Amino acid sequence: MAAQAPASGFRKRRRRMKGMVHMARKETITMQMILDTAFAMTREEGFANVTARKVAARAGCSTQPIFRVYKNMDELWQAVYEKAAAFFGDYYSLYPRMGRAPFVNLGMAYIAFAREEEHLFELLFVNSVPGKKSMYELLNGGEGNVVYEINLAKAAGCADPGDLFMKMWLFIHGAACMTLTGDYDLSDVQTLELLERSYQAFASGKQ
Amino acid sequence: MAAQAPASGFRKRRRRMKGMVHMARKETITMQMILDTAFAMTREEGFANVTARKVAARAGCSTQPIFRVYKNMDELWQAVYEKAAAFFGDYYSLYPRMGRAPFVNLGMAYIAFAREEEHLFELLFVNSVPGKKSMYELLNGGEGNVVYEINLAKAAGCADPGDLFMKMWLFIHGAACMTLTGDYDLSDVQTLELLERSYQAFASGKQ
DNA sequence: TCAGTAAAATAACAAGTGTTATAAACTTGC
DNA sequence: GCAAGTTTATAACACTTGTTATTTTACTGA
Repeated sequence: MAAQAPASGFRKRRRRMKGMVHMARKETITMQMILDTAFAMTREEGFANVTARKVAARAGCSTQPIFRVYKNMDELWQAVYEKAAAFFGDYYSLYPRMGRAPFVNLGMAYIAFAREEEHLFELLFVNSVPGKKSMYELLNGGEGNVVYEINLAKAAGCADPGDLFMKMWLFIHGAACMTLTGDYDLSDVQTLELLERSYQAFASGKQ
Repeated sequence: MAAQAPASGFRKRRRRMKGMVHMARKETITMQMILDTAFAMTREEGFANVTARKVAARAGCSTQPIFRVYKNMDELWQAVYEKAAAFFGDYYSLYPRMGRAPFVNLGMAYIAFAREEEHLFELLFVNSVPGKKSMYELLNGGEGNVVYEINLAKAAGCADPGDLFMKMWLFIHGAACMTLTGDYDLSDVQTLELLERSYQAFASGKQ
């Protein structure tokens, strides 16, 4: 029978092979389900609440399936972080473009993200988790968002677009962080005007 | 003898009174020692590491003295928070005045505090602890620091000093927060120049 | 039907948390 | 020295954490 050990002896012990006598039982709780659950919990309750038992309870299973698909919780947390980073990328690419000045659209999306997804924002841009990506890397998001905006500023005649980006971003990041602590609470319209005017102020100043 | 129960019966049971027969044993671990230890740990390792057993270990005692002088850990944490707020007030009042434009001195001290006392900054200005003071309250520090700076701007001919303060502070808070995540790393001299120029940009723009 | 296997549930372990009961050690006034 | 009271240390309780050993359940191919 096919289940017998083959004549050649290269097979490691218990190696799974095609055509074995008995096939695996269908998995009911997939890696995707675990990750989605943990990510949803991060969004709603924050990263610190993503514990093995709480994820299991919300997924409607025991903790065992988690450790079947992830080696340990660190691996799951890392996966949640990656998913959050990708989520921000999607959020930005879908955010309506309201501003005309460089960095303003990116900034509007960033501040709105902080308001609407405070726990994800905290995870990505405030806390210091191991394996953290830099802010620049997260903003660029594989599509060169920052590079695009900097080129926009260059095309608009800005002599030092990198310096301008830094100034704009200090401003924008400050607003986003204050949103979390309740110290900033302007509407999108007010924020848009603020950013546009700040750009003008920074761009027209001496370099 | 004075230890006898007084004729009047208002005394609650076990009420401590002056002139009792036996006086208390001298306390060896004081509330001040516990608080100082917990505060030092917050500075060095962060608020999350202030646990009963760790404080006790560092103070060289068991956990019992902590719960003699504080009802529970929440009370100690609250006291640490208050001490941190006072510490920032002292830090600001002792910080050398480098800038001339309004809000610049306050901002320089704020950014330096974020760099030098990252865990205290996190506790005071980033995290959302229960009983948190507002940023404005912390900055004012009982001495009207913000009010003073706003008057400075008003005296300098600024039409809307409140708006100017908001803009400057978004900028400053952004720099301080990015310091924690490693996304901002300019020297004091560079920061001073940045703040002075930003003030000029904001102040000369249209209101 | 029935092995055989994989997946899941249960239960446990070892650490760590706040908190408290108990007992020992210490100070103090007589 | 002694009795009384305070302070401290020890140990324990109840809970939560990550992780793993063990048992049970469910599926699959023959």
